[in-house]
Amino acid sequence: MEQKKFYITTPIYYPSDKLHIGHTYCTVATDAMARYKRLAGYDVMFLTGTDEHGQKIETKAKEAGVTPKEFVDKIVEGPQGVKDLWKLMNISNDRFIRTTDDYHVSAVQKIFKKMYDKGDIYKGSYKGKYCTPCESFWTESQLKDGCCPDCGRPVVDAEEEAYFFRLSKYADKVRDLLENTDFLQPRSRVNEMVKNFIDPGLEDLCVSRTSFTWGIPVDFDPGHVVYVWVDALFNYTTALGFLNDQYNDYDKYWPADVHFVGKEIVRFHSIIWPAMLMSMEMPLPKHVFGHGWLLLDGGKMSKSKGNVVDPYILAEKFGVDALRFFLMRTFPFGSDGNFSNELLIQTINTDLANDLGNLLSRTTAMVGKYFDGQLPAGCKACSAPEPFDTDLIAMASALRDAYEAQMESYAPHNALAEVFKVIQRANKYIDETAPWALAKDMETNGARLAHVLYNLLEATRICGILLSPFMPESMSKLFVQIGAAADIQTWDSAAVWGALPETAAVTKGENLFPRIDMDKAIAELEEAAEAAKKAALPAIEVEPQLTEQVDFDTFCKSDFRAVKVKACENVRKSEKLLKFILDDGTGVDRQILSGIAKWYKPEELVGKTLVAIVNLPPRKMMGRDSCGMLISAVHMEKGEECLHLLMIDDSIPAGAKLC
RNA sequence: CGCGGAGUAGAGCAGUUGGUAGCUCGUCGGGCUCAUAACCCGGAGGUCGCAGGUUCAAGUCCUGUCUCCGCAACCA
Repeated sequence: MEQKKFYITTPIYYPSDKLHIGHTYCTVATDAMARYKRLAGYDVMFLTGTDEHGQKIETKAKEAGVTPKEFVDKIVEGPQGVKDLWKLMNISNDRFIRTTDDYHVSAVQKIFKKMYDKGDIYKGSYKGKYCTPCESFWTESQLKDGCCPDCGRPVVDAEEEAYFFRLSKYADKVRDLLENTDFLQPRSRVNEMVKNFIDPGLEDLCVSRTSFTWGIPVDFDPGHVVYVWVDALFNYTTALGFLNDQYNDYDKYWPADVHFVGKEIVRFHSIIWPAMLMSMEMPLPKHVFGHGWLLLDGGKMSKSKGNVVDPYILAEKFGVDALRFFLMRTFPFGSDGNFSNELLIQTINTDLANDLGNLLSRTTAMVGKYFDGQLPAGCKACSAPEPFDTDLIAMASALRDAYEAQMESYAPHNALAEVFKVIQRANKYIDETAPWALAKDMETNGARLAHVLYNLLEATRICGILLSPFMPESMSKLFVQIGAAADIQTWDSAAVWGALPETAAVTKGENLFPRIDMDKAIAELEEAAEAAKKAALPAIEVEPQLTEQVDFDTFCKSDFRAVKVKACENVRKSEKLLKFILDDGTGVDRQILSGIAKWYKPEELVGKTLVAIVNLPPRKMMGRDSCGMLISAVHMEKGEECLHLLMIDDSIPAGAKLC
């Protein structure tokens, strides 16, 4: 009989920065699923990789003074890079694709050409706002105050030649796929996609760029590079050998059984990806699963907030398996979860140390103490089982199927909950049977005691098998301690009560999961995080000086005046704005709104003498007129923006001109 | 009315197809001593955001409303 196939992927990550705990979460989930499927007898292909093209990487490389390829090489292959992280996390991917790999590049060119020949990609023009100095196109909605979001300078209407993919042509088929099949999971994501993107009408997608060069060239039209998502999505097929000779597994594994992706890229995987596959007349993946995010303090993790959690620190401190377990056990896979160090430690202590670790510890200790590490033959049988014997055995025997059902519906958190119900049952069983009491009269109760301990070992073995996709290293240690050989660590044997040999050699080893001192660990983590943050950021940063010169007349047109603050208050419903009533020497109050509430309390500014430019045209902010602008000094300190209003000598009268 | 999600015990969270509201931590009391001061049992603590509606029955379905959070072309 042919072995069942299972092809699973993570997204390919964008190596513009070090990866964080969120990426780790997704990859660990994929790994656990892949290991589970292997355990269950599938021929598994598990793919992960990196998506290395695009403007952002080009820009970052430029800043770092290296080529884009050198830049990504360092992040992907370098110390503490992507590959290092997956190695550390014990990720069992079968393949790793980089979109800069030659075979992928040429395959994407062929794909692009094929869709072009078919007429699904056509040449058109892309209209947008263009920032000349930055050489960047922006959409209307990306603009900041009508200017370039990067440099703040004005933009102009512009048009450039570009290729478009006929996404609109496939809108109905994609809608049907989303609404009437279980292609996209969890179901709640379907509504979001349909309402947001399909209902308003799918527009053709711009799939080439001319504004930068770090991408896969369109080989029949120099100057154009392929849009990163076209490049990126097809990785799932090129890594199998689609349109290339590097590999030969396309026929064997495609279509994928499931793509695990973060919720922010569900759109690309559930709309653009199937549409392009339809165009290519290729089979669609069976499922796309959009998992949730790990949030920090209720908000998203982001580099700009500086609240990114480093998986290296956690893995080193608490152990790889503990971290893997925590991620899978704590958060419902389809929805967002609040990450915190306290929760991590609590989960480790409760589940791993107190329940599982302690169960193993007390069981093996008793086998050692009462039977010198080996139970007598015949201990499996019991002539007069108590209700709690049968209860434990029934639960452990049914566990594999319950677990399987949860894993099959991509609910690893529930699968783990099932396992821990049995572990808790086993701990209770020890209480009910009180082996230490039985041990007081071995003559009478020796056989009963041996049976009780055998049942505990068996329950532990079954749990160990089912936990092994999540904690491979620790579970192999567990198997050694209970004397379970490889042939009874299998999926089949997880459904067989009594597979463990009666006289298996049991040894009490090191504690699998030491308890963690919460307060101490938290303090250390905070210290480490502080240090890392400080080390990474420059102490003081200031804007580079402009090289462009301004002529004297133009400069003189700016009318700077000393002004005195008569009143200052927060603007209601605004987090940033302060409203100033100023004496500018004219006798008429001047109102200026300034976005500096983060740095100043209104009351501390009253009476101060400041500098303002007074001949700017009035501007509406939150429905009020702001007539002019207060002048401040700004700089960055340890990555944080700092602002100081220019305060001048109070003896200077209101209205004095600055020149 | 841009779209979506969330509001359940002191904290953090579960609650598929409507049928006695659960888990972890904390707290109070008890048991046990094999074990990683861990384990086991029990108690207290919730008008399931608010207001209506459907139903024999609603945290669960419908309507309205308030608050919080994400997203709005590329951060898992």
